[in-house]
Amino acid sequence: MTATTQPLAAAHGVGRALRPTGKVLPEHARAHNRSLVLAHLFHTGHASRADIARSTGLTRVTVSGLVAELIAEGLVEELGVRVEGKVGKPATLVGMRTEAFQIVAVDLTDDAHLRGAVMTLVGAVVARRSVALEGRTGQAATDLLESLCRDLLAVATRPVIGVGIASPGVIDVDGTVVQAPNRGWYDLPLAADLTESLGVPVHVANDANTRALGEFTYGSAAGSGCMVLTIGEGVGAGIVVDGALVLGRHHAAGEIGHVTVVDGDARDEPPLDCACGRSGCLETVLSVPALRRRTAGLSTEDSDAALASVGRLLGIALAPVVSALDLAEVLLSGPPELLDGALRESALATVRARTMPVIGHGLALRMGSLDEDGALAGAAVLVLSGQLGVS
Amino acid sequence: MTATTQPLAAAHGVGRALRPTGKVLPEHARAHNRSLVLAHLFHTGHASRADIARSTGLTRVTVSGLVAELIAEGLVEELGVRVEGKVGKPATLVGMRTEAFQIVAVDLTDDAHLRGAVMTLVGAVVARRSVALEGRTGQAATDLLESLCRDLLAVATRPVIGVGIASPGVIDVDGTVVQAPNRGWYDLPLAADLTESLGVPVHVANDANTRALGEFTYGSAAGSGCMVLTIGEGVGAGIVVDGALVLGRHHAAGEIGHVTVVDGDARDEPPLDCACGRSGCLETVLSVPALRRRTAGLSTEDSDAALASVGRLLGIALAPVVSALDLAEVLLSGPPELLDGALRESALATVRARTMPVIGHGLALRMGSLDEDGALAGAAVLVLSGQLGVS
DNA sequence: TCACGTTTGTTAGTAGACCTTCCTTACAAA
DNA sequence: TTTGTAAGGAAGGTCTACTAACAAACGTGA
Repeated sequence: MTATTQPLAAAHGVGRALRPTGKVLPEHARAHNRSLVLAHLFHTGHASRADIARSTGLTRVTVSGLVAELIAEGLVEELGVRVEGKVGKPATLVGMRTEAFQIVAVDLTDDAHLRGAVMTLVGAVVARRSVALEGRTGQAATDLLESLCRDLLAVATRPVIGVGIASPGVIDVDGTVVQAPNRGWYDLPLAADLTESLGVPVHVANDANTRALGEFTYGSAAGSGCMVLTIGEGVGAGIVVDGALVLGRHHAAGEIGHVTVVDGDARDEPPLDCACGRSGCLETVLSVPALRRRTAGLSTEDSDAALASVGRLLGIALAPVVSALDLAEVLLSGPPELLDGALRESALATVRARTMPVIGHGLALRMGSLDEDGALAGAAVLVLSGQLGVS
Repeated sequence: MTATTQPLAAAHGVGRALRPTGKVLPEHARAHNRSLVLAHLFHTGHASRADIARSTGLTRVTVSGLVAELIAEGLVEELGVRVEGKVGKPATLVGMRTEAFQIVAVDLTDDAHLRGAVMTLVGAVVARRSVALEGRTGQAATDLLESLCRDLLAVATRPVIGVGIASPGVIDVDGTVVQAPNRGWYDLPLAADLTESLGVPVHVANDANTRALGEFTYGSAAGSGCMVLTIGEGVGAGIVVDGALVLGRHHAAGEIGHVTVVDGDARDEPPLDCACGRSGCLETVLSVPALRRRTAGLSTEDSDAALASVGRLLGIALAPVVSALDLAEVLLSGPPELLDGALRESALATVRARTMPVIGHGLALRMGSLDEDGALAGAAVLVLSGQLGVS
């Protein structure tokens, strides 16, 4: 038993805030509760004011007030009386007017084309437009993107509540593109610039993160912890942990494509050079071009063996991440003929073999439930979340 | 250019909430702002009401009200007039009464002893107590813990605002021990039970997570993303991402000790059997006993080589995690004579070699700045955070 | 058939929280 | 002594959500 009086830090001025916090005003509380009501209607489809009151914990009076405000803005409408015969006064249902507004979403994942769509608030595609990039970068690429957005805004048949853009590269929370080498964008405040020029709120986020958002909101991703691995020209990931997207120190979280997975001293295969200047990166074996090269001309059996060996490498890289974050799911997004077979099974078996049973046993590793529109859907979620607080 | 009308989900009832949200009342806003004021005083040491108003964004009137409330509760006191001569009425400084209250912290990391301390609000140890566990588990261990807490509460010279406990095992957000095999605890509502029997608020969290909190608040950990790797009998980790502790699906995040790092086909060393029933786990090479066995009787040179080879294995396991989360720092907590040398340098070099330059280059991998009291300090932070909203 | 209980949604009044505006106090500089 | 600046507090207003009470609408059971 000893007693010391040495403090762990000076008597004053210790530490720093765990989470950047700001003041909260009553009006912020109201905005939060308003989003709560709207989100409930978004997720359940329709409900009575009393239903909403019960599930949010607010009183019927407060909910009535919020619903009235939402109806006045045109976001919500009364749907008539509930038909189910129960005792008491029948409820008048209200629902979100998901067809009354539209969202413009753009996916910049592809190096050759800008793909965009007009969507309803529930993610249904109303119209599509795409333009060839034809090698444009920098300002020329920005101009082309802006004109695509204008086209889409013109095609929309309802008021557009915002534009969502999924872009490759490192993008901060304000929608500034810190760097996107393939587009020649560096420190470009894309969201702010387009919001200014288009006159509509614009939200921009990384394409892998966006895809994770899309899977999460419209797909089947688990909220308690999941990772969406996007496999295309490159390999990227978006990670949702404890219900929130992981951003990282440089907003570069999920950049898992350039982790070394093939060592120089490996017996079975030599490391391949990577575009990043190093060699043996995950991208050199798992990207779609790499997988196609690897399986080209092989018999089904040999092809499966090749895919399984890539799956094993993926599993080795995933195991520490899955363990450290206690993830519930890993979703793969990309060509199913390459991914959804020997590769996926081998990766899952590898992760299970290399992690604690409690972690690996319940883990799901499967294909994402959205197709190539995943990034578009996620871009729409950016707008829903940013403009309406719904997600 | 095509147009489809197929929705990504049914017109109603899509998705689920991104983050579990609840209603926010004006009184919650006040509690938040109160914590904001207190946290400012905790971090800066002392300030005038006007200073606080400027840095929080609240008005002087509101801050005065909150400060008056805090003074009435005895948490804050006036410190006299600021001496620096500037124009205008001199400011009366206020500060948190960090010596007026105490915290009881207990560290259950050790398998043989329960270690506890009475601490001030800034983490200075006022008194220590420890008791030998002597093999007790289950209810006997709980009883011993409770009596240690009572001893510490009796030793405290000031009112105790709460008890913080750092325990090994899987622990949920309510302080229920889901499982802690070494203590024989399963589904034990430890925080609730002790709060009831001691009559003081009790907070319980995993010891690795707690240590991360301690490093974060009193130490030098980076808030934007860091991982504190605790190396003792076993290997565990606490991870702070985007300013919040990662919990994971089963509240088992950070359980990185049982990731396989030694393969069966490795040329240089065979995988060792692990207590978890598998083999080749990180813990079989990185735990303190394993490191001591490995370096016992070796010359300095050979010992460094052995430690470097373990560091390389650690680096291989860390690289995917660092990349996926874009971590700024990895801190090691454990015996410096084993960790802070060839092992650390080799691990850092390995991580840098196996990740993108933008990720690995700025990464710091160093020893935690707190010693063996790290878990105690973190337990104190649990109380500060839970009772006062300060962290 | 009809009183009764149940449920819904609204109106009225209350309490809390913050803001803006204005005032007093206190000091330094001219 | 005058002037300008800054701190702190008091008064009044706005916003938010709550409780209490009530009317409307419906099923149920005597």
